[in-house]
Amino acid sequence: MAVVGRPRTFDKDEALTKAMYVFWEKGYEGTTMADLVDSIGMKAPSIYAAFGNKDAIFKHVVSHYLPIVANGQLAILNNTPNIDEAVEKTLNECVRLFTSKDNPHTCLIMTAAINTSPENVEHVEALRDLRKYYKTAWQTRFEKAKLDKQIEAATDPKSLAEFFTTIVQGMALRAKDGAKKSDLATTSEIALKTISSLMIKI
Amino acid sequence: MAVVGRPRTFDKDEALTKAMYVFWEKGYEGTTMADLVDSIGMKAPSIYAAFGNKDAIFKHVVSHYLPIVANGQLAILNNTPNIDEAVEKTLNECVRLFTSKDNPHTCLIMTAAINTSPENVEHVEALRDLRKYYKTAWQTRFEKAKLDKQIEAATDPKSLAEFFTTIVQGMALRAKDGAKKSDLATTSEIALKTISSLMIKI
DNA sequence: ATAAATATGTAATACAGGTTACATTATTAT
DNA sequence: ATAATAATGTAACCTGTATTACATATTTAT
Repeated sequence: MAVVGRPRTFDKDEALTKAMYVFWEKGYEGTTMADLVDSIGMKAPSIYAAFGNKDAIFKHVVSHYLPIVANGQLAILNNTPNIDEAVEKTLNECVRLFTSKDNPHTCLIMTAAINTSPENVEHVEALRDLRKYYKTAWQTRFEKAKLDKQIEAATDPKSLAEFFTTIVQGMALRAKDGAKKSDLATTSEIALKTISSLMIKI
Repeated sequence: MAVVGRPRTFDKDEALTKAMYVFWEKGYEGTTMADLVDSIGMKAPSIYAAFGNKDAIFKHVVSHYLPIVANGQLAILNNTPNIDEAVEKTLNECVRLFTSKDNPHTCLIMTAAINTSPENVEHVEALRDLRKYYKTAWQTRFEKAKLDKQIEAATDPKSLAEFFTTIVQGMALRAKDGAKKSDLATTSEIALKTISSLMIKI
């Protein structure tokens, strides 16, 4: 694109990935520019030139994180025909992600901006909106399952969505506390019994 | 106690309560000394003289918060004979606390120190220890229920404790996001079906 | 070859936030 | 009354952290 001027010596996408892991682990305010400089391996002015200030970097990082959820959990949730299997596999994917050796043990959306000073409330709100969107995705899936007559007519898709997002948010916190994969898996199994009891038996 | 010297013009316990509400709402790092000065109504040197630095104030605040959980949720959990009723009432108490007009809508232990800069990791760890203690309280209660033959012999108290603390942690986050009391109550009800299905029928 | 454009690193700047020094005030003990 | 003790408020200090100024380096266009 930029055909004139000194070329960038780092890959923007790789830099964003590195920044993402830092914010993922430490949260927005827990991450300092010095942390980002260390992880990316470029000095602050270069990072600023490429992405903007810390706020802007975080927004880029969030966009960079979204496909992990969209192509992981939500893809599984939406592409698995049977609702019980869909929920089971989605929760399994959560557990896998939250305990993978390849990334920090939590969910960026759930924990990267819980409390901030007033000037950074913007990010708290942005993540809250994403959590709302995430919940809506679950709700939509349960609405489909109801249309497909896979769950009882009396069940409320919104309530089920809220229940399972509560589980996911709780697991994100527990993973951050160092919970073992097997323990989170057990919690998922117990949560799953709930939906199983609401399933229409074939 | 101090019989000599100029007497304090504010009540330590009241000041701690005011500080508690600030930390409860904004978290450790989201709270500034200026916030505490505003809420307590005393200048920083007086607050320092009474409690120590910000770290020490927070520790006092956490101690001040503990009875809310111990005399609320845990008292209900331990003093209600039937396990299903105990769990139901304990979750109800969580929902009540997390949506009470008299306090911030979340749990201080769950959300006040999720991510911090390295120098404040101490508080993250302290709250993590309290969460562990909280989980153990649930586990102990389920062990008792098992001895009382109120839940099936095959059930694992530790797994049940982890499931319900996941629910509580998830609800603490949702409350902070502004969830309605009725919605949290519905989530509690769904979670409760799980334990009901493990109950020994009389 | 020279100019224009963009990236890079060093070093400075600006500011917010925790903490403390110091003078003053209010109390008790003698 | 005076000294001793402790609390208070003002104002400063200090440090960490985000941001930027500026000189230098590297590329393309003419």
